[in-house]
Amino acid sequence: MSANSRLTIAAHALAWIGLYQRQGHEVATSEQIASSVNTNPVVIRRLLGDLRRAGLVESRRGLGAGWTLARDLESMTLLDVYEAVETGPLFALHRATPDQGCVVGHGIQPAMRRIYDGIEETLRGELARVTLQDVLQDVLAA
Amino acid sequence: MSANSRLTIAAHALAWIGLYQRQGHEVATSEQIASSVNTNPVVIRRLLGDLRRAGLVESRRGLGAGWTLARDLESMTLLDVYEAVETGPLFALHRATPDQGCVVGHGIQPAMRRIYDGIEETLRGELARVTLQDVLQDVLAA
DNA sequence: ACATGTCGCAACTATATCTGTTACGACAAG
DNA sequence: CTTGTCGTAACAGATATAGTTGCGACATGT
Repeated sequence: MSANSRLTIAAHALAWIGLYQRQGHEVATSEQIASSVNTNPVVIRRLLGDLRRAGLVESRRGLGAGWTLARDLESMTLLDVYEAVETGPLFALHRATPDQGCVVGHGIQPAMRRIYDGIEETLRGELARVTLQDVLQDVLAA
Repeated sequence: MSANSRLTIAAHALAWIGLYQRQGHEVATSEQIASSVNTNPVVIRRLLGDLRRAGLVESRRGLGAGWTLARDLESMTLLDVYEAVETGPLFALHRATPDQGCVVGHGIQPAMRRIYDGIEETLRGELARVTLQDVLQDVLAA
């Protein structure tokens, strides 16, 4: 399938900031995080911008600027991150509207939507069970 | 996020063939299915080709050719269809390898892989609970 | 034999999304 | 006023999906 790495990168960035702050540093720069992720700082800034809008991180500007966590890693779940960085449903319906004159074409979209909604709810439950603190612990255990 | 409609279209096609056969017809053509889905017959043939490789449908060639179900709709689940038409994991890891010299960069991939594997297992369980017969019933109820 | 209708498949184009890159203004601290 | 970093726009590149055309393969019926 198609898979994007936004959730992965966001979790990486949050874990990195969290660890960096525990080591006594005040702010983390997108440059530093990008170096660990192995990508361009702008990619990180865009992603952290989504997380800021969701209230997970804060940013400072000016000299000595950078990023800080807005909450403890314990209080953030992968669901919070997922909702901040992912848009739209997991499974898409038809790109073009099916033939409404056909029984199947007419009923298939509401039927699949119902099924998908249920599945996504389960997915959310799973994501909500994992905190970013769990992620960091798992990272450090290796 | 990115979402593809392959699972939706495949379910649509299977439900259509199933209903058509219950109405006494022997084979369904990609042309007929494409008309209900509102797409090109080649798109349907490609998708049904995946389902054939998975043993869910059969195709006949020559005059009076077309598609038939290889099993009852009751015995097919969305998981069967999902595995037939989707490739790769739901969530991707980093596109470029993270900095292995960084503690987080080194440990993040196995950690996320473990988490994602667990979540995908749950997803599979959900998909396995829905049969194509359930889908068709839901379609006809509307 | 041959005409017919459909699949099988290759090749190409189109579209959408995500990722990477460059550039530059905004901003706050010193 | 110099400095370092964010904020954001604009564009290029990569990948996946979807749509289209064309044609050979194939089996059926005549």
